[in-house]
Amino acid sequence: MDQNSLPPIQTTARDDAVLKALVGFVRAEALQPGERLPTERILAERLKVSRNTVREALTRWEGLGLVERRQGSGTYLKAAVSPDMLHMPLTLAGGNDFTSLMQTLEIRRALEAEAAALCAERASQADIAEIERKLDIMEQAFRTRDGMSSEEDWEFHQAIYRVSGNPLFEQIIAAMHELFHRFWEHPLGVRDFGHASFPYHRTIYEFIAARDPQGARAEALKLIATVEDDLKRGAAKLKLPSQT
Amino acid sequence: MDQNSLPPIQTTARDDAVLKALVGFVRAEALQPGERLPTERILAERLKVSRNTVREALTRWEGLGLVERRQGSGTYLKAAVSPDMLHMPLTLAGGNDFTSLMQTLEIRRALEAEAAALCAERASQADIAEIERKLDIMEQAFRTRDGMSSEEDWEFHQAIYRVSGNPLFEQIIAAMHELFHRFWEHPLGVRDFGHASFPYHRTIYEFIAARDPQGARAEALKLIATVEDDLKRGAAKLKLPSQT
DNA sequence: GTGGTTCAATGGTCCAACCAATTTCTACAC
DNA sequence: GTGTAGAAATTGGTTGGACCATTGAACCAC
Repeated sequence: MDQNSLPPIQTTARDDAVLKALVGFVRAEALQPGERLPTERILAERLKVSRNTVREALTRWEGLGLVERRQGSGTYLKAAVSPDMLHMPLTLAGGNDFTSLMQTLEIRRALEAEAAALCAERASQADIAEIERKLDIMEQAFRTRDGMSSEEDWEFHQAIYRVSGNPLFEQIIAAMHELFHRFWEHPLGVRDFGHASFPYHRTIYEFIAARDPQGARAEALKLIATVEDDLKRGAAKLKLPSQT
Repeated sequence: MDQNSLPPIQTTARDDAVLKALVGFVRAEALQPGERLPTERILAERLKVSRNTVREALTRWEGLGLVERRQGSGTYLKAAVSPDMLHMPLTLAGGNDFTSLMQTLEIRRALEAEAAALCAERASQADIAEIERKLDIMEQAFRTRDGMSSEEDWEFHQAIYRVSGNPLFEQIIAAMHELFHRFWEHPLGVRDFGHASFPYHRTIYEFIAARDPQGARAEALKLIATVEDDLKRGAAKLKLPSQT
């Protein structure tokens, strides 16, 4: 017998019901990321549940990054929602040492290369134009400030992930990116970090524009290699412990 | 100016503080997964916060899968915790359709190839022997039951991830794996699923044993390609909707 | 304009009670 | 003694109401 044919009954699931109703509301109102949800008090009143229950539900969504709460202001949608979303919370036993940073780079190397290749395969003309726009902005910032800018650099990469057509790339790499920068900026603070990676942004773009997946993949690998080199040199200079 | 030099100050962070204290408690008491945490009322009293605040904190942990709450029984630890955990909530819009499964496979393709290559680089003789042992078990199961066995197959792959020296591979791929199988077994239930991937397990092993990263990478890609083919055929056969 | 002040709205926290599921204890039948 | 049904205690789930802290807009003095 298929045990799925007899699922356990749900006698109470108040906050789940709240979230379900909220999904319906967001879709009915066609709320976009950035827009504000109804206040907790209004939700509680409309759904006939206590405000605490509403808060527990919103806490769950906040934990999933679907929503952002700002005291005194309101609760804002952060991402698109759909009835059959699938949540996959992943907790990594972190560590702020050299080894951990290298490990995030190994993951990023694999994903970055694949995303660049898929992007080259699937990019439309409009996509290519958008990526070029982000590239120009990044290069402009580089020349103005004579150095890599995390912000514009990240925007460029995100554009590639989006064009790859697979949102998981952006989500996973964003987590790696956050972990990486949390420990890079402050403890190391190497001034010319990322400088060597600069030229590869344009070459990646060119292979994408040429619809050459293998070329784009190769350039992405070169880019990550320069970051790995920077990290190794920075670690050596600062005698970063190699183990926590 | 480096905008990171003026981070926003944190005036209140009650539930974060609760979770931090809880991490400390778990480590101090050396709690193992499966053991019970103090009751919400006791936590509220000891930490001098209201039970609501404790509940918000626990709700967050529950959403991350770190903890399980059972009404009338208690709150139980589900996974190891550490002070510097990184949380990566992945949200896949679209749930159980063909597109989502293909997206998990794209991620897995990138990571599987990289892990196999790193494994071939770094494997010691003992590691190789361990992988071969897992391979033998898997092949034995295959012959006995005349078909792929998820269990033994997964063990083989996990051995490779571990030898790669980067625990992130196992954690991320495990999340993909779980998602994939949750929807594979039941709605599709193709009997000979994975059959085509069988021979590549041994070839991957052989390249690893030969310390040939590029060869191992290539074989891993072939293996994933067979799974993608299976998925496409299964989806076509069952007319699985390609979009929600 | 510029910089304060006030004030309403909103999320954050607290309390005290009660509900619902679970576990434990207890009394009773045998 | 043993087993079982029922009562009691424990624990997470929910409620309603209150107050605090932050935000943002409107307003005011200069």
